[in-house]
Amino acid sequence: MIDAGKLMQQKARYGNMRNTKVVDLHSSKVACKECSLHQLCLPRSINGADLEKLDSIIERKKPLKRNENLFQVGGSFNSIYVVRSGSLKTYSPTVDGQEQVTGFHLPGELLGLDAIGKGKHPCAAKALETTSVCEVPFEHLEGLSQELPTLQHQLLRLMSKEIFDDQELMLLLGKKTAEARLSAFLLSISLRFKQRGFSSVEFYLSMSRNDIANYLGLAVETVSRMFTRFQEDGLIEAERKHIIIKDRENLQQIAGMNDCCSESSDDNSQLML
Amino acid sequence: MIDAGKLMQQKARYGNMRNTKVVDLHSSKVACKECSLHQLCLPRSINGADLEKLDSIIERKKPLKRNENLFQVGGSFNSIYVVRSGSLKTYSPTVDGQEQVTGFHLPGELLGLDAIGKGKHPCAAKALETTSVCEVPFEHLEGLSQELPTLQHQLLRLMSKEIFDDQELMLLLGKKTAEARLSAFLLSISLRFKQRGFSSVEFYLSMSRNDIANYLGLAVETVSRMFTRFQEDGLIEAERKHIIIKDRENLQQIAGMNDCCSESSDDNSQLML
DNA sequence: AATCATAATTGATAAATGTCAATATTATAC
DNA sequence: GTATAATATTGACATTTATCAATTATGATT
Repeated sequence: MIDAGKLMQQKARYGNMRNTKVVDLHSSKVACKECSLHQLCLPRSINGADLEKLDSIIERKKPLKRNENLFQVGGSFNSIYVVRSGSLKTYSPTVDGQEQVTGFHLPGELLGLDAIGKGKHPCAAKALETTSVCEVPFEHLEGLSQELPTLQHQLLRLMSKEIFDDQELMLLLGKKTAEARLSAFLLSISLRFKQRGFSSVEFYLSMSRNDIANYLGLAVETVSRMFTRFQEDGLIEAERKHIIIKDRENLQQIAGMNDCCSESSDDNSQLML
Repeated sequence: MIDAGKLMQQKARYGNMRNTKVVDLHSSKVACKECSLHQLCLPRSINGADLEKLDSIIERKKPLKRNENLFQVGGSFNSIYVVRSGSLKTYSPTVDGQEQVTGFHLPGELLGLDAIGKGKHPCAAKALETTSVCEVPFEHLEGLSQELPTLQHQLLRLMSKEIFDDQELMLLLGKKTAEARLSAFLLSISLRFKQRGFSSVEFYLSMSRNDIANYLGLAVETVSRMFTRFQEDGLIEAERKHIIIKDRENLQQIAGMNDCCSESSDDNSQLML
């Protein structure tokens, strides 16, 4: 409809509604304490000196282009990554040559935690758009955690949260209908945008319908039909990747969620570094 | 068929085949270093003195009876638990009053890692049979990890493994047919028994068909039919909970697994404490 | 701007699995 | 041991979602 697609996307991604926050995440030299993800990202209790230590071990890589891989399946595990801007998907190959999308990662979220156990990445990570990340060498992080109890605690918390989230997704995949899955997905994205200071009502999805379907364990056609139905029912407006949540309450009803994706959700400082 | 059901169960559980190992896990006073799970459980690199420290923070609780809860949903998180003998299921309530089984836990496996993040248990744990566990107060464990880098590392590895395993299950739930799910489930149990020194060919399932179905995101009837079909096809013999794997290769084929549940699987020291 | 490739939508049909109902088996309690 | 409840199996049928095929829309390249 509106033609200035790219502009709109940028605006949406960086907040074109209330809660707007001006950020410059693409600059790759920002120190932790100046990073706009700071407040989400750092345990409050880490003080100035410790913060600098943390800062010193982090490497900022040059931005990835769309479809570039951050790491490949089987690649040796050396670092954890934090998304600074943009977004990525993680996916693993399946026996029959397909791929299984295992997650989407927005600014402030971590990648690589599943690789610690075996020392190799069980999944690959690919940028869905221009994306920049912080690289945190794991050995250094472990060493620093040894010195800083708060950091160790935060690290354990984050991994625990990941386990918890995965279990929610298992529930979704195991027990929910197609419409409940898509509804829960949209609400989850909405909440995560909100937590980053962007609009939870209107946003752009960076992933394709295919990726969404794959992630939710559905056929693309089913996802497409559900998008159509949700619009007919006045739950959302969707024009391609541009989504507006019109009736959050009903979406929650359909998703059959306890409350985990409600706007007024809990503490959620799910990020670090 | 054979009437001495309980005896058989005991024999199977504690190993009635080659690989037999004599264990006495029900005794609740065994020190870590004398525990038969020791080799599976401890990082090799923890030495005698450290081992005693570890030992000193562990509490051994009196055994749970079948259907007793180890913890409840929403209960405050204080400890991680390690199964010493028996088995448990973890499950969470869903909105519609159902329950969702999120995992089964055999000797040497951990419970409670998903609660660290929020400080409350997101799921409940119930004994499937007479079961004893070690309780590891989390604060102490964190403190000790601060002193012992190896322990911290092991802890992170374990949590990472849990994340990895959950992702495998997500794949199962999202992309696999009913027969692939059941097949993968049986192979997983088989492998875990093997890792504990029990037979991977013949074993008793401690969970009901209902629990299995719930866990795999299927209807009980479907699971039952699959059991029947697997027997018709000569893949397994199943008399109620007594299972014999007859044709592992075909099961693996059906499960469509890369190799993660093959008998000759990797390092896997997935346990601790 | 035109062309090509990719992604998304829509419809028709088929397959897989869930639901309901009946029966059989096993476990539990008295 | 017998009665009762819980669990498991089997069959008939309904529903959901996948698959296949065709069409439309979008984005990228020249």
